[in-house]
This record gives sequence, C-alpha cells and structure tokens, in this order.
Amino acid sequence: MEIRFFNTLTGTSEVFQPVHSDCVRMYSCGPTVYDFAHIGNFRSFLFADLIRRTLEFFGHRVHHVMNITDVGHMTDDASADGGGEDKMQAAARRMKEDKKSGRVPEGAVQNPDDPYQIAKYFTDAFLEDARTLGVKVAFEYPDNVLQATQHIDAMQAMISQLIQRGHAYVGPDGVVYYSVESFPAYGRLSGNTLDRLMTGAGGRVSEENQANKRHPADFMLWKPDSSHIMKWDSPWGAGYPGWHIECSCMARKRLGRDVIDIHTGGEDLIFPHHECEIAQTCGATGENSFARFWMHARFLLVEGEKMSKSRGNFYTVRDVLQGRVRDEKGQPTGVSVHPAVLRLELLKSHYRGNMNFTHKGLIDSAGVVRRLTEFRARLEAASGGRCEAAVDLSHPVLNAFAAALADDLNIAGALGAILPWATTTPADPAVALGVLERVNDVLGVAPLATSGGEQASDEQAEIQQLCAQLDDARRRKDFAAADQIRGQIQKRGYDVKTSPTGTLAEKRLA
RNA sequence: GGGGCGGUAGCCAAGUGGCUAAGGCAACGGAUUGCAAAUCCGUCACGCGAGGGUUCGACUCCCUCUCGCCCCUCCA
Repeated sequence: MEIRFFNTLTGTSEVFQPVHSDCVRMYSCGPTVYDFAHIGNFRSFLFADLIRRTLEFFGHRVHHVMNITDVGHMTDDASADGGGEDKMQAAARRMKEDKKSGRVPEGAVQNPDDPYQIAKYFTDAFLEDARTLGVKVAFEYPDNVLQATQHIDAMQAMISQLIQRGHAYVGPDGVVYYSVESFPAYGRLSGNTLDRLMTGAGGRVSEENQANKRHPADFMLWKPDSSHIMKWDSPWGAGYPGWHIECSCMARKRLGRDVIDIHTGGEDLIFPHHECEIAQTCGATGENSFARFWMHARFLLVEGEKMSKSRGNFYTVRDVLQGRVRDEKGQPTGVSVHPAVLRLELLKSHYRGNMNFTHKGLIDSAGVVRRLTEFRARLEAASGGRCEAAVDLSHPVLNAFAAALADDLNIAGALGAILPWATTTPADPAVALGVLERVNDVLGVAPLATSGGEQASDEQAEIQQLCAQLDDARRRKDFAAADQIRGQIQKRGYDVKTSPTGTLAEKRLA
C-alpha cells in the first residue's frame, strides 16, 4: 500500500519512500527540560509516535531519535546572540518556589542551583510521562533519546566544519554565526526567504544589535560566555552552543546519515528552528537536503482558547491524569484520567489541523477506549484467547484502517473504519483478535501496553462491598437504599452496571 | 506588513467534480430495567465559512472576502 505524507518542504502530499530501504530514519524535536512538558508538547510527540507506529505497521523498520534540550538557552534571543535570562536559571528560581509550594516533592532536587539536577529531574519526568502515554521512543532512552549536553563535542566539530566550508564566521563580538547568505536555499522550508524577511519584518529584523552580524538573519552557533550557567571549553572560548545546532548534529550522528527520511516537530519550529537546521546540516554535509520529509503538527487549543497559565487552561500530562482538568463549569473534575484516554484524545484529530482539547472530548475518548477494551475482552472470551497472527490487508477492516493511515495519517478515517466493527460479533473471533492486535499496535490504547500504577486494592474491596450491598438491597426490593448505594459508588468515580449475575462497578476512565 | 495552515451538523471529525456527505459523542423514539447505567434497534447536515466564476453538474477546481491558528523574538 502506498503511503502518502504531507511534506512541509514542498507543501504537497507525496508518496513516502525511505532513502535506504533497510530502515526509515526519523528525528523528532523533543522537549526542553526546564519544566514539566504540557499536553501541547505531547500532541507533537504523540504525532511523531503515530508516524513511527504507522510505518512499522506497514512493515518498515524505523530508527526514531528524539532530542532533549537541556542546554540553558536564553529567554530573550531577539538579537540572536543571546540575551535575557538563562532558562536554566529561571527554572532554578521556579524550582525553589515550587519546593516551597509542594509542587515539586521534597528531596526531588537536592540543589536547584545545579542545572544538571534540574535537567535530570524534568528529563525523568518527561520520560515517565512519555512512557505512560506509550511514546515508543521513550522506552529507548538513552540510546535514542539524546541529551544535548552530552553531544557538545560533536556540535563543536560541526561548527568547525561550517567555518571551514565558509558557512560560518566569528563576529567582532567573538560569537560564531551562521551566514545565511552562504546558503541560497535558506527560506525554502518556511517561505521566509531573505528578501521576504527583509521586506516583511516591518523593520523588526533590522533593528539594533545586528552590528556584529553580516546579515540580520544570521544566527548563533556558539556563544563564548564565561558567566553562563552551563558552559564548555571551545576553540571560540568557553561558552555554549546555539539552539539549532544540537538537532543537526545529533540527528546526523545517531542516525548515521547525512540525509534522513523524516523530521518532525510542532508548527512553531518551522521557522526559524528547522530552517536553520537545514542550513547547518546541508552546509556541513554538502548535501542538498537534510530530511526528505518535514512534518509538523498544528497547535493545540484548550476549550477553544490558547493554552496559557493565566487563563487556567494550561495542563501538563500530570494535571490531566490526576484529574485537574476543568469541566464546563471551570471546576477541576477530580476524576483521574486513564493514560489511554489522554493518548487517544491527543491522537484522534488530524495533525495538520488545530486540535481542540476539551473536557467533553476527553469523556468521548474514554468511551472509545472502553468500547475497544470491551471488544477485545469479548473477542478473547469467544476465541478462548486464540489470536490469529496471520492477518493481512486482505481483511476488509484492516484494509480500511490501513488505507486511512496511509493517506497522510487520516486518524479519524482510521477510527471510522474500526469503531462500527467493534460493536459487531465477528464470525471468527481469533481472526478479529489478530486484526485488533494490529490496529492496536498503531493506536496503543486497547490496552495501553505501559499501564501506570493500578488503583489501590483497598478501594477495589470497598467498592465490591458496596456492590454486594446494592445487590442485597435490590433483592429486598429496598430501592431507595439501592439508589442511595448506587449514587455512592458513582460518586467515587465508578460506573455501575447491574446484571442478572450481580452488580459490577467499573472505574471511569475519565 | 510578509510567510504558512485551516473553517463540514449541538460537539469531535472523515470524504468526493455527478450513486443516499464516513464514523464517534450528544440528543430524540423504542426494546430492556424497580428506576437507571450498559447493551440492542431506529431517527438525526436538501447542506459542507460568505459571495462570485468555471462546468451539463462543485461541498470538492479558480477568484475575492471573512473568521481562526502558527511563524516572522524563545516556544510542540
């Protein structure tokens, strides 16, 4: 089956073919570790995970690499040579406040003034969140999840190479800059070509502080700065690398090729980050492309609005899972959300459109997860657990599912193919189970392989006892008591199902 | 001002130059139930942001407008 992806580089949907047939090499821009990652970040990471799983579904071997930005970049890079507050220092400041407020557990970070400890804390938190949500690459740390601070040497080597090849220079201020004029293809990805940047910026680009650069759009590769909180020796003085170089460098190094297949990120990274990555990599390798496909996920809105801390609609993964999502009345629901539900919610709309994260959507996703899970249980019961492994695209449901995914990751179409099927009673449950297995290799929600901690069994026992009381009341036809008990169970976040064989209570998924 | 993406029912969300515009949620009617929940059956867009144009025929192609989002400072 032919796979098509929309390529930001060409602005069209193209047939995907790996450069080397042995393996698809893809690189995803990962998180910075100055704070907990939020659900918008994860929309992008799950999008990358979906690409990977889809390619694997179609039989490709995939080498997926993601970076973690742990170099303390500056909050204000307006002049492109580093200004403002160091993000690691800002994180340290927040960390101290958070320790006081209890948001960060006592003892989690011994010394907030040590940037490596802060980075480690948030890196661990990120990996935990990513694994909870089934992001495959997170299970491949540290092999395929690379930290920038551990590849400084390689970055310096690439910077030297760029200077040698005439793509970079040391400015009068001692900063190493990339010369955008040395790379004619600059702007091809974003449409922000040099002439457009000049005319379109409304004077912003050509403002002050450009004196050290040959062209206003030149960007920093290395900044000597002995006062920086994280710094490394270099031929250009002790300092730190520019933001863009880590990706160029680590992708090339870890994937082992000068031209990779796919590069992903959020839409905000198209310019300048990815534009600069292309300039750097092509400048160093001499190739005329870096990644064959550039794929970007649109932004996520929350309840129709931009996610922002001041609006109170800013959610980390933890916020959602632990029931801090606000409902329509603006109140935290207090109902914990199953990771599979959040995974599906962040996956279920097309990556090239804005996604609107809502409480209602979460409930909706919970219904889908429950339905698929129950479908699996029914199939397992019917087949005696036998799962036919030899299913292929000749199966109509799997074929429709695959065809949708192959069409630029049409996830809604793919769900549309399986959801009606999930209410049927397939003639051959073992085959159906095989199909569901393949489907779930991509979706990863029924079940989510990585489940987090299960509920305390104390609670389970209590609920079971309440169910028994409910059954007893119903047997006595004391319906007032029965309704009261049912309300009690529901209040604890359970759905109550009465049946001839006794009442069952199931934890709500969201 | 410049670059880019998107606007399909109450909500989420597919799709196509021409059979009845997927699917899910919600809603409504029915079966079931002590009542519910779950489940099952059924109903639910003469219309696809607005206005033009091309065409035998457009929601699907072109133009204009409008609204939303991203980038042009760090940001998934």
